[in-house]
Amino acid sequence: MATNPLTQLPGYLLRRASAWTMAALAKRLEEFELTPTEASVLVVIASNPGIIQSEIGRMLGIVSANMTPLVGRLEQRELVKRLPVDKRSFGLRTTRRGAAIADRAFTAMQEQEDALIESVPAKNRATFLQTLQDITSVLDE
Amino acid sequence: MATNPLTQLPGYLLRRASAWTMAALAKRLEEFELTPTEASVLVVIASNPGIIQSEIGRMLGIVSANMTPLVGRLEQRELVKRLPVDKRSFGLRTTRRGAAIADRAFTAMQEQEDALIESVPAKNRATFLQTLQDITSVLDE
DNA sequence: TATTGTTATACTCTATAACTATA
DNA sequence: TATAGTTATAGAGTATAACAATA
Repeated sequence: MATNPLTQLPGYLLRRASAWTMAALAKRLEEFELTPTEASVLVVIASNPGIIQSEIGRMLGIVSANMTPLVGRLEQRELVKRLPVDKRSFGLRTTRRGAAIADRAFTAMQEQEDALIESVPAKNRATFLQTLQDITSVLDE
Repeated sequence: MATNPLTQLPGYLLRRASAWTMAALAKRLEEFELTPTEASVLVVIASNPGIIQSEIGRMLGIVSANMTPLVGRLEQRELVKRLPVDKRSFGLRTTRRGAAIADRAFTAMQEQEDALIESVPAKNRATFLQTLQDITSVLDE
């Protein structure tokens, strides 16, 4: 019987768990014609009206070169509008439609989280979330 | 101050933690000219001599269409050889060089794991690993 | 000088469809 | 019929380099 020596490595398990979650989330978001990355940007804009592109990038770990076309698509679909804050940057806000979709997308994300956490014993869930927060909070050093 | 509403979602945190780990691992593996995926396949072959391509794919969650060029590269670099087991499949084995590199790559992976787990309080580490195993073990239903 | 945003480009990983050949 | 492997192709995410304009 073949064995997988990688199943003892948390980094590998992280990758598999993440890949599965993202694939499942992508399916849930098809309804809104949003990829997981697009949805995350939209949700951040919705809860931070006036935020500029570069700050979203820092928050979500997206380099600025990739923010441009991403925000461009959201703007073109009239989910987001850009209001100049000075001569080199724009504050981003959701449109009415964008806000409604951000809300529904966030709900879809939460439902996906529930599906993920289902296989974790209830007593370990809080610790698991805390551990993930511990790990991710030191990533941008 | 801008806030990130996604930091309460384990799936999002999983994605960030995974992305960071994979980027760091990719850097560590540059020395061997292996991507994380290539390294994982090589390590699985090293510890399962004679395993066939489709079984590796099932084990690691790689569809067969992507296994072909991946194994092809390993074979071309003479890290792996293919021995026919019947007329439609090959058993894969590492060469002497492949085995040595698999060993060093696996060590690099373990070192990366140590770096990842460093920010997790010692008392939570075993539970974290167990939780990840709980999650990943039910993915292929 | 540092920051914001942009264009161009490339690589890795992943996925599906369509196919041949074999079990 | 199901399985093993292949080819072709596409999309999503990420990364770097080079640049213009502004703070």
